Amino acid sequence: MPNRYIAHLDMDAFYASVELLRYPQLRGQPAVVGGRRRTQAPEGADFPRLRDYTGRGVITTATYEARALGVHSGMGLMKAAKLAPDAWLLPADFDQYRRYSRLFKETVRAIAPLVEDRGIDEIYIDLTNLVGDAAWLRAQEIALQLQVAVRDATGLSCSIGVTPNKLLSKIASDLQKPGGITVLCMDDIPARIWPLSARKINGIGPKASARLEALGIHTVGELANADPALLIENFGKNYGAWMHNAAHGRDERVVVTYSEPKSISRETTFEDDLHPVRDRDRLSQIFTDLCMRVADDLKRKGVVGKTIGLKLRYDNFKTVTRDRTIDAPTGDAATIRRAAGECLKRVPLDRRIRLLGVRVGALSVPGAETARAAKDVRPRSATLFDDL
DNA sequence: TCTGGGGTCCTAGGACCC
DNA sequence: TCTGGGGTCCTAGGACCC
Repeated sequence: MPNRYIAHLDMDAFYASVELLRYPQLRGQPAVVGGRRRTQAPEGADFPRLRDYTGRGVITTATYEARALGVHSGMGLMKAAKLAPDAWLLPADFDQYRRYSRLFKETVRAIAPLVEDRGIDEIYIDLTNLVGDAAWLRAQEIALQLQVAVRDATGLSCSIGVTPNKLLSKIASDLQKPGGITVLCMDDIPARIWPLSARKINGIGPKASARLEALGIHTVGELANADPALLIENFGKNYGAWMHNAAHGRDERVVVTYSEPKSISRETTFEDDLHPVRDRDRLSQIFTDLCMRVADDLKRKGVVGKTIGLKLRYDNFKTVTRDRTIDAPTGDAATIRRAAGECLKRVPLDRRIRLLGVRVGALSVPGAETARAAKDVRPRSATLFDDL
């Protein structure tokens, strides 16, 4: 593969930063976005603080001031309240985050069109054509140009990594947060990447890193020097070999500028666990509601789906799923509800329930489906196996 | 006071087909 | 009594990511 210049752009504390545009008076103070409902501010105060919150929910984003107190995204709110009781608690406004997400992505595309979406607050960008033969100094200039353009368009800051591939750029963008630009080439790997925890590799999560620790492997460098046979023995052929390559900074994945959705789902965690018998009516209402919301989402995206899935989480956090593939793809709430209802009958209901979810997968575009089905008739009659 | 919500991808077994 | 080799689809669970 020829030399490439791939950028990873990551918005800094995205949700919290969008909120600070609205409430600039909170700038410089610990604040978090999260919670399941609007929390009442105490008498005389403009905003609730973390200590005012009771109930379920996690931190979605914390400002850097809150992070300094040990609060991270994903942390339960009640636990965060112990660490930072005075931090401001702001409710999430996803519509607003989506607006800013579109804005920063449009801004980047106007400068560098080869953009891969990686969720609401990050993207990969292939800069190879823009850099040409001008090499790393030019890559650095383009990254700065992108950063300035995003700030001018949105008022928000971002961090950028530029390296020969997505894997390294993802790591690099995190090295000088917030507001940093980190440019690395393959020769920089031993000095800049190998000292990092293996957990920094995108794709090595809590389970895999714990198992690596048990093997005495803590850093990326130790992973790079590990015997590939040992990794394959412990993690399987594919994952083990991938890990070893990743530790050496090898990654040939291309920047993908377009992809179709594979599934659409809605789920909800109850404020209090519900009893399958005593709370039957409420559960049924919530269940129907989820199906209607999924149907709305399908309609809005112009797709239908054939595999209907149910997700249920018990009070002990154990999660089960069931799915059912129906004869014809659907976008209809009642049809989804019926299929999901059949799934529900196959699940044990002997404990309180914490979460209920509905998913529709095997998606297709209604018109394209029949057109393809018609085309499929011909080749089948001409296969090699017809006379078996 | 444990642990949100929306996704993707992988694995593995069984059914079924040619 | 023994006996293939694909391929695809379906289902359940789990790891991981943002």
